[in-house]
Amino acid sequence: MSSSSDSDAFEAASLSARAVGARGAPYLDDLNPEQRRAVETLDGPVLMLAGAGTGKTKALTSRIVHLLNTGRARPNEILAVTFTNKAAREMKERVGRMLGRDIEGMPWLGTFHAVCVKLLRRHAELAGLKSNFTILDTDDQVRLLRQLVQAANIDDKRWPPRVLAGIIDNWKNRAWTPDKLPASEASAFDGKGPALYAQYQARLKELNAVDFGDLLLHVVTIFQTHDDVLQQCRRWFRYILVDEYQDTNVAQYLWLRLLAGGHQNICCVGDDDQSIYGWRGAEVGNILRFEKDFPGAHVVRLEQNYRSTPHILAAASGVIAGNRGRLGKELWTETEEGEKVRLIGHWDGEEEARWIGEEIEAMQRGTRRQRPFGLDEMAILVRASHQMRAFEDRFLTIGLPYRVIGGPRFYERLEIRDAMAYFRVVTSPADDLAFERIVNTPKRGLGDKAQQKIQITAREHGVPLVEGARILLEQGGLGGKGGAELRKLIDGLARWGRLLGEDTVGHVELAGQILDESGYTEMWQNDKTPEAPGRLENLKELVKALEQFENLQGFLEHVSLIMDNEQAESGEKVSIMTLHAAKGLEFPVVFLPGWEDGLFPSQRSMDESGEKGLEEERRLAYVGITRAEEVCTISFAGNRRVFGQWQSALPSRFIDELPEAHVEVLTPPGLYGGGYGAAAGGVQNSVDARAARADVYNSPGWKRMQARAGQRPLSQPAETRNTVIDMKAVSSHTMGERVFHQKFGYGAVVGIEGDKLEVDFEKAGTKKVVARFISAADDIPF
DNA sequence: TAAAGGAACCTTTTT
DNA sequence: GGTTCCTTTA
Repeated sequence: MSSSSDSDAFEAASLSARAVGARGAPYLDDLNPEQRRAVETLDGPVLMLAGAGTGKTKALTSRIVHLLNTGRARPNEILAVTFTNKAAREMKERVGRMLGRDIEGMPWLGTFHAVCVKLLRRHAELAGLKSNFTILDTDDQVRLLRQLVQAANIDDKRWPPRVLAGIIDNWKNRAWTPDKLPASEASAFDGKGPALYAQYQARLKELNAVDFGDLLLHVVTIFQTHDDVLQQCRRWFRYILVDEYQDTNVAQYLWLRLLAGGHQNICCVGDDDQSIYGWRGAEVGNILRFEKDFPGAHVVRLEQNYRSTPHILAAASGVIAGNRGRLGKELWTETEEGEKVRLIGHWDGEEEARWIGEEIEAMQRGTRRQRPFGLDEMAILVRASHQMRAFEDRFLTIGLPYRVIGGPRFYERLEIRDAMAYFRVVTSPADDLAFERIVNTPKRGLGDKAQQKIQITAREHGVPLVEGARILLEQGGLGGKGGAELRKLIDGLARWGRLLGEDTVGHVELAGQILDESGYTEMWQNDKTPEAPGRLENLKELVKALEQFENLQGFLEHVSLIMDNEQAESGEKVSIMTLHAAKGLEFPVVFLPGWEDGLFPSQRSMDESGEKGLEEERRLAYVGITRAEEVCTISFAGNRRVFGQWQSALPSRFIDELPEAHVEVLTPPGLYGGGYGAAAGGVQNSVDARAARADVYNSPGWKRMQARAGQRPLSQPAETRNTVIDMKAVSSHTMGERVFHQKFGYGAVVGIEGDKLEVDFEKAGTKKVVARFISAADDIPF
């Protein structure tokens, strides 16, 4: 973009010029005809069906710029919602770049949740809240539910609060408030679900708190019950843009329909083939139904792919073609042919990691067929996060720099959550959940009994826990060391609260003070475990992060919404992430390991959602393949360690669905792994397995048929396989067998239930024990 | 009440 | 194999 046109755009937007039109708008010339249509169709509903890599973000941002440029809308009149903070940030940056300036003036560009928080703060009282409500994360949510479950005398072993949290989440995704729960849900959670849900909502109100689902649901309810608010919002948001529309759930869908109800200026972008969030309530139906929901909608299909080579595209299309009920798109590209998708099988997960490590190093140097690639041009995309460890282990040993994206998040770490709880109690003393978390951290000699006393006192007086604790101390109800420590804590909280109000101490300093004076910092300084130094580092980082905020409250809100790691880690590194996390990203080189039935497609997904689940898994495969620009390598392993146990698996059924013409089957170059575990058949295996690998592809479905016939799936030598299984096999015990247990000593097996044994011990009596902890009596060396 | 050890659970995917 | 929760023990 030339500098003169930049300033044109700037002028146009900032002076809110009436009709600059398309003149002097180079961003329009940059678009292909379909993209251009999507950008220029400003009135009425528009559905932009954008396949992978077709320039969807470009079209979306151009549309925003166009709205501003033509004077159709001012920055604050555009509502643009995304699902992730990353997407929102990227859009902001791109719009800013196109306009040639910051877009401070787009307050309504953000995630669904962030936008809803803003709206809800404004109208909190309509939802029975105060505008300074706190946002609970999953952890708080579960703890609160645990209290309710226990209070209702329900066995929280059989009915875990975590499960209830999931159920309630689901209800909220469907926009079911307690009074709108359909009868079909009455039996949920042992029939107590609906009642507990109502109690939970009531308790949240008492705590002046909301959970994630509430953010949307409260706003939807307000819209439905207060027409004036709805009308006002419709006037505010003259144009609505929605990213990743295929991922919207019912609540979000209602929210959008309500807002677009007047002017119908809504533009939804999405790709039904990339709908991968069904498990958290996304409804592909929303996008499939768009034309019915918004009559007269313009539908634009973006089908020219600018990302991947034809082979990669064809492979992806081949897989996704197995799904039914698609809107249907035909992706095409003008890029040069490139390499076929590469397929390779391995003996086990470790060998797979080893091979990929070596392959990455080779590609870094460059090969006969390919240019050299930088490490940050390469990514490994896995189905489930536990697969990452094999790669981390391997890369650490060979010293290959990597970065895990979407791993354990900064704000979810123990020490960070503790520190945050301190801040929360100081800023809102009614936050009982936060108080419970810190009352005995560090150890203050306030165990269960002392905490119960506080609870009882608080309940008697109908006050929050902090206040209850204060009263308890006044009454002299808690003496000794615990009492003194509690006094110190309560006094401290009062003091910090005053400092917060007085504004004499900066909030950054205050935060440091809270952590030091409460003894929290000291606790970690005295901790001898290896993690302690890291945790102290994190605390420092946390306090530093505060500098970017006006005050503690602002910071707390930021954290509750931005749960992702934003560290812009620099340096050349290979990326490792889940397929879900990879959506929206692209890499020249992509590795897709772990394509085995049960792992991918995930068994659980298929068990729980059947054909629907399988289709979502297939879309996940499609997302994975289409992340690759130049080289895409799919791999599977015949054996994998799961929970420390070896398990063998069959190659994924998706491998059979790859169109043969676009796939090249690799054979590993000779003998790695030889010399390693040769006794377990290392060498022989790799020879044998190699033959099979080629075979795998020659006759799709072969392995599964073999397997169904009860034969070995992957051409491992039968003996080897049996050895592996036998060695690791657990429950090979027989009734009456004499066995030994580390703790209970000798006994006889009197019952067998799966992997659990009932053993009559000579000294300890009859007990049920997991077979893993049992060995045959004569195995014990003396 | 806190520390230590054992048993059971676990692995989808996340705003 | 790793984590968390629960029991036992000091």
